[in-house]
Amino acid sequence: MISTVRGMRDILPADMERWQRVETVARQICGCYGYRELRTPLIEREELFVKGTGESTDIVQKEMYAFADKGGERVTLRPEATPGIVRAFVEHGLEQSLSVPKLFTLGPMFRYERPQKGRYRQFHQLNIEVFGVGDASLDAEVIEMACTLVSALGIDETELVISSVGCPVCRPAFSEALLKALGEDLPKLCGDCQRRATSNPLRIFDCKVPADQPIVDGLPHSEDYLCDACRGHFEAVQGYLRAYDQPFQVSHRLVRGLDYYTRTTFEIRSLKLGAQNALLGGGRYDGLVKELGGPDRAGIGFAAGLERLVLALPESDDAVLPDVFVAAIGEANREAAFVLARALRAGGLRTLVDYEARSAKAQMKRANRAGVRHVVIVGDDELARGEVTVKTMATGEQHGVARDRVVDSLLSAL
RNA sequence: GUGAGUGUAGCUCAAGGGUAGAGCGCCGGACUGUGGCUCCGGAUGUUGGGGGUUCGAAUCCCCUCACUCACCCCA
Repeated sequence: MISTVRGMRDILPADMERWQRVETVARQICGCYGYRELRTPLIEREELFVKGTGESTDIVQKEMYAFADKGGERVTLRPEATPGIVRAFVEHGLEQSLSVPKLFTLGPMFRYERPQKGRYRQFHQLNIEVFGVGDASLDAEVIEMACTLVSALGIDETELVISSVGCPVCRPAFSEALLKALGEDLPKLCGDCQRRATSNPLRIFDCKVPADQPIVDGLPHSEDYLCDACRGHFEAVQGYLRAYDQPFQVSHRLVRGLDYYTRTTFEIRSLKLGAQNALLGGGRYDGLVKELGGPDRAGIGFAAGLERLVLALPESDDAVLPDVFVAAIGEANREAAFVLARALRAGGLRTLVDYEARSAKAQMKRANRAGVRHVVIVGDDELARGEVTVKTMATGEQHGVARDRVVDSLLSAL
């Protein structure tokens, strides 16, 4: 048997109900906040992510599905959506054509990682992005919208963590301060941290090695090294969040793995999901549009992991069941049954029929298993009277209905 | 990329060298035109794959693949 490729998975009918719930709520909320949907290709030029996501990130260094196509073009399956959306924003001059440059997209991403709970090589994200607005009120609105999405889905036991990673003006000073504070403790840290010290010192805060914690806990905090502009911005964001009565915690240890973030970053975690607990994460990326060849515009957004939202979704039993089963009694009446089924479907009823001329009993069994509310029985006796029998499964009650009245009768019964 | 655990029927799992099983589900019958409950009957497996040890391997050994969880990283 040929099976799925590693890290890929089928989303089966039994799961689709939950997926559709997530997607429907997501679209509805995006609409309320003024976002317009767009879709960008799954395949982009490799350089888009090298420049956009960042050369030093794990995503670019080891997780991209990158290859040369038959024309020799270096392309890659998108590992994240933001660079593609920025490209589309610039390429189509959306700044001019959209009254508000708020965009969202929904679709698959690809990262070559070792799969585990909540992490797959093909996974799906909801991305929202806003261009051209640098004000802290937008940061707060984006964060508040993310929280609204999560709670609208009925997901509880979550925490919102926010941070500020500063800007190109103040971040170098903070990195330097970190290394200085580390001083001779650096060799005592784990191997990963030693590497981080040279590549991206902020990442040292990501360390989970217990032995490192006393040292990491003693390091300076990013808040204390923000420039005046960044500090003011971060305080304003928090002010708005308080005005929204939106609980949050400030963490100096929240470091996002993408190079382009500036100032505000945030993450919503589920407390009951296991190791891959980030439901959604995002932040501001004020330099990215320009970096990718566009005008110098601010940017902010987040990505929500649909698999993880589905995983965190509360149980519910609102499965969509068919309405009616049309049972033909006897070979001669099958044609009449199919014709009736067409009429029921034209009336908007979810209608099942049997294709294998089974016994009445077998058809009833199927109808019961399918969960229909009513069975329409088409047999010699009722056809002779110009009727069919309608049986209500829940009560077992049944009665004759004129053939040409069945659709209306069932529509009003449901 | 690293580590650990697990692979047996559609699903959940037994059998730890001697003929591959149960429950659930599925199909049929009891009830020749009526579901659920009950009873009876039936189908289904290259025991993940390959190699080895053995008279004999689901079982022991090696390799490989997949899945799961964790590290890493992130949605």
